[in-house]
Amino acid sequence: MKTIEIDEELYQFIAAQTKHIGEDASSILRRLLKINQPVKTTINTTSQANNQYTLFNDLLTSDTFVNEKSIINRFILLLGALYNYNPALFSIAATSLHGSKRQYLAKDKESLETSGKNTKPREVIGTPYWVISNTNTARKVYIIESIMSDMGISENMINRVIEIFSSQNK
Amino acid sequence: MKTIEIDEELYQFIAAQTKHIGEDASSILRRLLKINQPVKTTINTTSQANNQYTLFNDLLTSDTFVNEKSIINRFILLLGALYNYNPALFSIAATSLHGSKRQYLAKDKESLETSGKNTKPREVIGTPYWVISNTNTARKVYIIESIMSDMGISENMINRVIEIFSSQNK
DNA sequence: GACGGGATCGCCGGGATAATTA
DNA sequence: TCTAATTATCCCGGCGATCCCG
Repeated sequence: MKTIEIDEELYQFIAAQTKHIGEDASSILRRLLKINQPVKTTINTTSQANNQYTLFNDLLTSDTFVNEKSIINRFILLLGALYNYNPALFSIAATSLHGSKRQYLAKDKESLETSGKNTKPREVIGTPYWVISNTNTARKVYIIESIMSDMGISENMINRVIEIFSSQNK
Repeated sequence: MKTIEIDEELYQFIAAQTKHIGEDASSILRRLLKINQPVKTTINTTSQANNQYTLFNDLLTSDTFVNEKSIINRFILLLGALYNYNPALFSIAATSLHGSKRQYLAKDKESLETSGKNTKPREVIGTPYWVISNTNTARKVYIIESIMSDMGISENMINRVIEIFSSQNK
């Protein structure tokens, strides 16, 4: 369990959403944030695709992402979103991704540092992962592309993301 | 401030939505829960533009502003006007604005102080915000410019403001 | 932490490109 | 040897905050 601090008004707001006596904060928040709704096998592929679309569309059009002009920050933001979209799939994609010597993603800074000479690992915020950052833009795009593809994300979404990065050359 | 306990995964999810270094949990949650979201106005673009013009024109030609010869005071005056013009838009623009280490605007002095070594925060009067003041004029102009641009203020008005600051070199 | 403002200069991060390896 | 793939050096510009000046 983690502890977070919130202001009084927000606390009251959350408390007011209690569905049953003794419901804990995590449960209320999960319901309000609509996360971790058990995705049952009954869900058809269309709704899953819609969900995927909405999730990434939200990020790509968010103030955070749009206002962020640096390539690395967008890169890290996107990796964070990919992880949170599906940690298990992300994990599989991440571990199998590497260059000829360097490991691109790992759960600890050190293993990235020792896999190359000057990898400059960066923390992927909101995630247990670290990424290499000493690469050119082309490779950053390649990393995103590989992960998305390995996670089974639609071609359309992948192309859209690539487009955004490519069009960012100042 | 109230303290609540949430599980690890949920914590990571919330942390992943951080817009900028040092953003507090309340701010993230308020955004996610869409509390205090501005109500969309039906004002058409023409009248909005007129209104915008009048508001800023009034400030820029006011005695307070014109007679104020120090750059910081004008800087703060302008930020105050921007906030009061549209607090919701200002807030979005402010939270996504930062340098490589320092946060430029925040609702509390402390988070500005801890984001750099000697930021010299100043209160933006008539506003819940604080700004960094330990910057050169160019950066102050950049801050104003970014905020105005992110708030969707017209190019003309932005240029006019920049002009005023630039012509103030002694 | 107490003088305040902000120009100047030096550091550091970003990432293109040269170097190296496959 | 030539080319493609990958690494990581190193330059440039952005940013921070020291320090000088009023």
